[in-house]
Amino acid sequence: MLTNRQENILKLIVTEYIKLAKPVGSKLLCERLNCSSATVRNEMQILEEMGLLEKTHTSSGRIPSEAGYRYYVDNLMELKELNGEEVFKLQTIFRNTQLELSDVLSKSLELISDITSYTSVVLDKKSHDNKLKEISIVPVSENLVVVIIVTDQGYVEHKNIEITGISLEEVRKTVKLINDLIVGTPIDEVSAKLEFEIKPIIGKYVKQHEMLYNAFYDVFNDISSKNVNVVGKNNILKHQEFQALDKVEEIFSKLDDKEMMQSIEEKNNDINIYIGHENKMDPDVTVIKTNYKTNKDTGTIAIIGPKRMEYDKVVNLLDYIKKQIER
Amino acid sequence: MLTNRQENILKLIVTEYIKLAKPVGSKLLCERLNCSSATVRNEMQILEEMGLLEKTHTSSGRIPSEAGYRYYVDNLMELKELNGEEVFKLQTIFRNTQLELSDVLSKSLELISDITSYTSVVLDKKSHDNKLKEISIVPVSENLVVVIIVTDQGYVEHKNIEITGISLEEVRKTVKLINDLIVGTPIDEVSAKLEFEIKPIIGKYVKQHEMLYNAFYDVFNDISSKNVNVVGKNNILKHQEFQALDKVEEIFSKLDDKEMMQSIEEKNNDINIYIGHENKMDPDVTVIKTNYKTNKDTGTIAIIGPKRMEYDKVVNLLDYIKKQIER
DNA sequence: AGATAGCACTCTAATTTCTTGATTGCTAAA
DNA sequence: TTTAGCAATCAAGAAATTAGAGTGCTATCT
Repeated sequence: MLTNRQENILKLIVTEYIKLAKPVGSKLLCERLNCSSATVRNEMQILEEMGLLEKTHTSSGRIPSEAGYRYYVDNLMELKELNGEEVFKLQTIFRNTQLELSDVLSKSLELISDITSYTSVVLDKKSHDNKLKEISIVPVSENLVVVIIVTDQGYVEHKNIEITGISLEEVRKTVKLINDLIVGTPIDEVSAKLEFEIKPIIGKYVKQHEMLYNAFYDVFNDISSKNVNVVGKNNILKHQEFQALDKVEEIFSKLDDKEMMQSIEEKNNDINIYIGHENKMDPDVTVIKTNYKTNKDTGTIAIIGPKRMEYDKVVNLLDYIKKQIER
Repeated sequence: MLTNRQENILKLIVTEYIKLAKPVGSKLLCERLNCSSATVRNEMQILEEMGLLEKTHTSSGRIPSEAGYRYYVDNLMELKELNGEEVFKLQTIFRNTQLELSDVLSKSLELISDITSYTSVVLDKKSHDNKLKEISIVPVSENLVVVIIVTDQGYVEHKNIEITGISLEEVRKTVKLINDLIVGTPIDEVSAKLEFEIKPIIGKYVKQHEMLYNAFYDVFNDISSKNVNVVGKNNILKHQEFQALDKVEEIFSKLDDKEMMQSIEEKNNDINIYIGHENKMDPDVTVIKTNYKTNKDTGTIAIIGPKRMEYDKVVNLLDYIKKQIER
């Protein structure tokens, strides 16, 4: 258990280090607290033994360890009010009824990336509550048709299929079959239905049914897949912890890795903070994320920055955005 | 006019510098040519006076100036055969008939970015020869309809429009009107037709016609706009000329700037090389680009790298890709 | 007249040394 | 329990040193 003074010291070290990016020494601290530098040093030593602080070298000031950040975030952090100008800018995005949800999300996260100089990620999975509304085809030439599917929430996906060896009539039949049998099915379940209900039937009367089946399978697959949008990637370059080019490259390639990014999906509805090794992405970053859920959509929004991150601000912003989009 | 020996020296300096990234001195050169280092030095001095070579400091070896690269590219460069493995990998992409052109392009440029460690860009403008094939709507809920347009080349664009204050019937009428009046029109000309032929008519019998008109205008605008795809951005980090983080940031932000990237569009059918200040993007890069034209599509593919670029290889690859996609 | 050898000169880059100042840990006194 | 004081540590920067690569110039050679 930490004494009051120890908590004050830890809190000051975390906030000062976040602000100035330099190890915090006893001199600075004893100005803020009413005690001598020696006292502070003794306390710091105790905090270091507890694993909450670290030194960069024997005679340096202290920086927070991951456990130190964790203690700060869990017990000491105060959430301040959002800055009025920032709220205003965000409001103008949310008030714009012209925009689709995905645009609102990417625009607001762009803004947040600008404000904070961190990187943000939106991960949305459209299938959630979507049901197949309609599937239609448009023949555009001799052997090319466009297949278009629309969900009951207004999402659209399309694919061009080449129909060499298949008559347009056969395609139409298949589309009619799908429309008759599986319209109304949740997108997540369409693949299964397609395989077990449609495939056997079209197999009977369409010669090259494999090709046709695959095309439909693909387009349904596309719409139910997760969509990743990474915003403000270049902000990585702004932080002194990422000055080494190979570190930058490592993080960039992770940010570009769709699989990796999809794995940040968050089920939990709170604002969740994963500091350093607590996240799977990179031990040198902190990921703050939350799940959102609207009537149309569900997904995850995340902010990625150095461990030396403005936790209070980011938590606030994320919370604000989450609440705004959930209505 | 350069003597034979001068040309040999220039060529060696360019190729060696491209290979080793270090200023080339007289010692190395006199091993390759049969003459003493003093002779080489005299020649280098002449080449420097002509503006083809530069020094990084008074007693350094020489590096090519922009004019030096230009002379090399115009007069000295030899195009070697493509590496068999590379051709093979490219062929597997081109042979895959399942892929759409845009996928073929992005996949092959991904491969090229991997091979060369440069950054590639595809800029395609779908409208080129596309004509409006069909416009359709799918009502998905009380006051939301999805508008879908398809071109005769199989491109699809869609938009959700909210129809508060407009009846579904009115929307249908408008769609029918468009289908009757402007199907078959080249996409580039649709906007004009929409404004001068459709707008006046719907203005008469649809109350909130502005909203409707804008929605259609947007979706046509989207499909006729240029599409930019930047591949292998992280490769920028691999070159020693881009070690300074602020330089990296500058280039990254240019690569992210859609306007900037759209401006690299190339009309010319040759392989065009823009070295340093010759391109508008950044004085420290070279852009090699060409226009491509298929029966469906037209666009530009470009490779961006440091001025110290493997010109011969890139020109070859680009030429190969251009020829492949043009059939 | 063009090519070459030789030499003094220049400059980078790497290594070393020195200095400064911030900060610590420890001890003894308050 | 707190504080004052002091020796020890270390980073970071400045200055000095060295080694090596390369140049320009000049006198000589073919």
